[in-house]
Amino acid sequence: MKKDSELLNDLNESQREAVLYNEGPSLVIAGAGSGKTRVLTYKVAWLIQQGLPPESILSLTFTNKAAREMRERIASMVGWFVARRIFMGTFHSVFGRFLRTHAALIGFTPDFTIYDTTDSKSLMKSIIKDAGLDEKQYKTTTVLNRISSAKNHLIAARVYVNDENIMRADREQQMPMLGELYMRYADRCKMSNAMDFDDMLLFTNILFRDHPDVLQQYQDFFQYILVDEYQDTNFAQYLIIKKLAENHHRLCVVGDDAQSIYSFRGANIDNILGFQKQYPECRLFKLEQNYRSTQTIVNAANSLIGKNHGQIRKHVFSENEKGEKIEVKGVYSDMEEGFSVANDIRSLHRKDSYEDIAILYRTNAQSRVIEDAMRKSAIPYRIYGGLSFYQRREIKDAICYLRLVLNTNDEEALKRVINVPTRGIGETTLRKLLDSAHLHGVSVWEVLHDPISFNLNVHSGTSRRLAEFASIIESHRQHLTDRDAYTLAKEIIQSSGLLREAREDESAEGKSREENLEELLNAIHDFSDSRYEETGETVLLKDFMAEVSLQTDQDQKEDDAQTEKVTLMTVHAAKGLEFKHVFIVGMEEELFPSNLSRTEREIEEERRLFYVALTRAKQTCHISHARSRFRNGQTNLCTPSRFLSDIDLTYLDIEDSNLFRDPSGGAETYEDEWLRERQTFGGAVFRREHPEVLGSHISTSEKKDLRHLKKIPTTSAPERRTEAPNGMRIGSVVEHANFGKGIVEDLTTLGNDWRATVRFEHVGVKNLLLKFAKLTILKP
DNA sequence: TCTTCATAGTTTTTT
DNA sequence: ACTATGAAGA
Repeated sequence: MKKDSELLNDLNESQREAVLYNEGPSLVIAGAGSGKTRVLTYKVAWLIQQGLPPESILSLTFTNKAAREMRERIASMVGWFVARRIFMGTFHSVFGRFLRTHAALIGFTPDFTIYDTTDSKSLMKSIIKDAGLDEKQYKTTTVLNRISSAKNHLIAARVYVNDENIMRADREQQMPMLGELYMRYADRCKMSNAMDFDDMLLFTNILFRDHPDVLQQYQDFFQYILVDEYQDTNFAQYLIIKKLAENHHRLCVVGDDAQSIYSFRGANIDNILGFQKQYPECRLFKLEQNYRSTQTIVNAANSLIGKNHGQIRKHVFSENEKGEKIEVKGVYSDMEEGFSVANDIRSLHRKDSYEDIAILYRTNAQSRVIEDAMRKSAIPYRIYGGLSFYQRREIKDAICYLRLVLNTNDEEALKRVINVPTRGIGETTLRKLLDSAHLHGVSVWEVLHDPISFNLNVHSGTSRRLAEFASIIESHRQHLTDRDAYTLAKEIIQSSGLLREAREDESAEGKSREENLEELLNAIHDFSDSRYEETGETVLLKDFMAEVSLQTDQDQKEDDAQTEKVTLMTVHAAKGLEFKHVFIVGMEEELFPSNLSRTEREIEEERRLFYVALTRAKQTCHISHARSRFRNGQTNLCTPSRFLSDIDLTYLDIEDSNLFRDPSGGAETYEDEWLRERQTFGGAVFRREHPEVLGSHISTSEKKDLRHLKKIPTTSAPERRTEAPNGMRIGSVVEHANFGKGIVEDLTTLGNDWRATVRFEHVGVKNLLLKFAKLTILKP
């Protein structure tokens, strides 16, 4: 264990002050890259050194990953044995544990299911249908968002329908039935012994409100509370913290109002802005020195965020080297953007590892083009977000089997797997089951389990199949406590027929499904192993299931770490991370800021999001925007993002679009890419309809050099030639640095550019632009 | 009554 | 590209 003095020597003045003040509430405003995690970890280590028992420290983070990393860092200071005891995790994982402990007090059993967004959607959809409402008028996502927002404000269903103002507002929104839907949703969740993410926070509050003894138990237990990313907390979370810290006020919240990017999820920036009012005796610490990025990046980010209003005043600065300007590049299309990034990554890779590089985008949908370019350029990458492992169909199916065995009332799980793999229980039968259950006010399982009592009207064959299904599930239930998680899960998945079905499917897809199922079992095995080491007790299925629903893609274990990879993720997912080199792609209006963000408040949040993106970069930052982008099934014209003009021009290096640059020194299908772009973008029909495509309306903007894009070159057909200016002819033998030797099969010109088609000995035919490809003529 | 095949409509960000 | 519905076959 480090000595006190050593511990403090690693900190700068303001960091040290923040670490040392623990007598009352404190607010630490931590600019990007200012060593926020350092303060948090040192503070915890310090508290422990001062004699506070580790388990009396509650440390709340935003992601599981953040919690894990923090625990590791603390462990390196105070040792694993001690670090393990700290209460550290996300709101959902920590309070999920409490909720299971006290489940009976709030009308659940300890094995309640956590519904993910897919489950919630599916449930709400069926509720809307059952209610006979128009699905156009009541869109599931809209309804769920509204309910989510209510829950975040601790408005339970019964309160909701009794609130005159809310009901009037709903009527004005043409959705008078919202309250009714909320009621039904809550009832169905309860009947299923299930909660969604928002419920977990809501019920924690209900638990604390209705059971002061329980609250007091935790108030006494936790002597110090730390909250990371405080700017992203919502009202429900705010209140939980407030209650827990009520008696002693030993509370430290850390955050950066400039990085508040989750208001769509109910995060309320006022929590952090109002903290000082809430605790007048609070001490404020500002961490303003950025240790992460170059001066250029910090200053550029400052100039950007300065365009927002209502922030806590602070001056983030860097004493690192000045660094390179931020490169802003306009490219022709989303595809070219991918190749342009790939190209730049190649040159960075001469010096730096792929691990030092990240590509950030606003929406997950943008990843595909980028992935494409990476694959074609043979750049290894790792992608976060999008479909996570646990969202894949076969995995979700398998998990639902496990869920059902653990909690037979789980209606969504039952609906999902009752006919997967197909066992002759179709829609009609399911309909009858559901109707009967809802009519009698019982769970679907009860009807399924005892169809005769509920007069379920099905054929004898169907009846037999239902009984068969029920008995499969039932047979595993007796082993919930006497088999370990892995063994039981394996048995369940085997008996489900999912594995058999995947094996019988000879296609590549079937193969991968089989592998994924194996992978799931491996994950359960790994989990059991490490959990067993910690506790020394048999790890049960419920232990695994309690964690798995709170696992997100961010938390996935590092894959084969031996190959270095470029990281691809959304800006949201990148929060808290840093990379030597950052590429921000798709910096266009309608995309970043999103077309869905219209109000000033929303735009400011998008601006903060861009701020987060910029400040991920340690050394260099590369921004690109495309002229045309394929989105929602069509090609759109795009203009550069307004945020680009928010950055002080002195920090930017604006490059013109460099069309038709050979993207990778000869990517395999460059010709195809090129041709496709011609068709969708440069085609005559398109140009006739949109003469302004050539850029006239764009160049009128104030920042000409920023907004101006190179004219789209003429689309004259390639002309065939026999000899290039450098002496290359058809039939010449050439050599390429990457592809080796080859024979020139064709030579063409395109405007001023020369292009050669070369058949290489080993890698086949490539189309190369002579301007860029490094070809040596071996034999003319 | 169930399954399979074809066609149409979709996409912000996430614990 | 990916799901969600609908129609026809079994």
